[in-house]
Amino acid sequence: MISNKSEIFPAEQQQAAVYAKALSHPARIAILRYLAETKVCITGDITDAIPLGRTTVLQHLQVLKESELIRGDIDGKKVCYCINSDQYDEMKQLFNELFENINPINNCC
Amino acid sequence: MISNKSEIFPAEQQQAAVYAKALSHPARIAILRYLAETKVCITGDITDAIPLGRTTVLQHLQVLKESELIRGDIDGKKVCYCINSDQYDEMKQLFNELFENINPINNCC
DNA sequence: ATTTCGTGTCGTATGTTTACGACATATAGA
DNA sequence: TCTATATGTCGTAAACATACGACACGAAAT
Repeated sequence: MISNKSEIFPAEQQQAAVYAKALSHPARIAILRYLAETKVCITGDITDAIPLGRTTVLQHLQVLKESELIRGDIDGKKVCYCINSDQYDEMKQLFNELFENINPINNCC
Repeated sequence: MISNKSEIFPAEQQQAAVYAKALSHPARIAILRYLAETKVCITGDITDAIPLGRTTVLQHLQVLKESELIRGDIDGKKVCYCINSDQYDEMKQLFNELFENINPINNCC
């Protein structure tokens, strides 16, 4: 299967899925909110704000980094995580487009 | 860990994560788009519209059903899948709130 | 120079997701 | 009734996610 039909999925859907995946864990949403709230770009003691172990938080940060929704700039001993607003805006726009394109009519059967 | 800190995550974040997870695979986005486009509530030969095996598509439909974004009503031999617009609107609103709450300032370090 | 603190990496256990084939059931039509 | 079609369930393999402890590294402070 998987390749004898219409190939794979449109890039726009793939990208939307990537962003959705980034948001698909409460910890990651919490991290984004935390980064948005703490105006000062705060180090990895995000851990203290999130009810999870340090390694796990780091892992979630990694996932967010992969989706490019956040950046982590080294600053001496500490690391400065923050939301990548360009990418973040792109995500918002993508979702808005998606939501516009998917307009259900409640005529189910 | 996981319970000696601030307990778990707020319900609103949990629910956002549930919806995000539902959207976190291109096939599921494709299914939603397909259901929105084919105004008539069409049976499970959604399979023909999606480049995946029947069982896999069914599985994705199950996931979407669990998030309550879609419904599947039996109609004789066929089954009528369609978007649950109430839930869908709720999701849109939740995401909008989330996006409003997360307002990044580009002052990274 | 040594210690400490903040980071990150590795390994690992457990669970979930994704993908699919094979089997089961049930409705509608020949 | 028998058959075809549409659906759903089961089992399973491979990959990925989640959670965390233990270790390593490097900058800063002592």
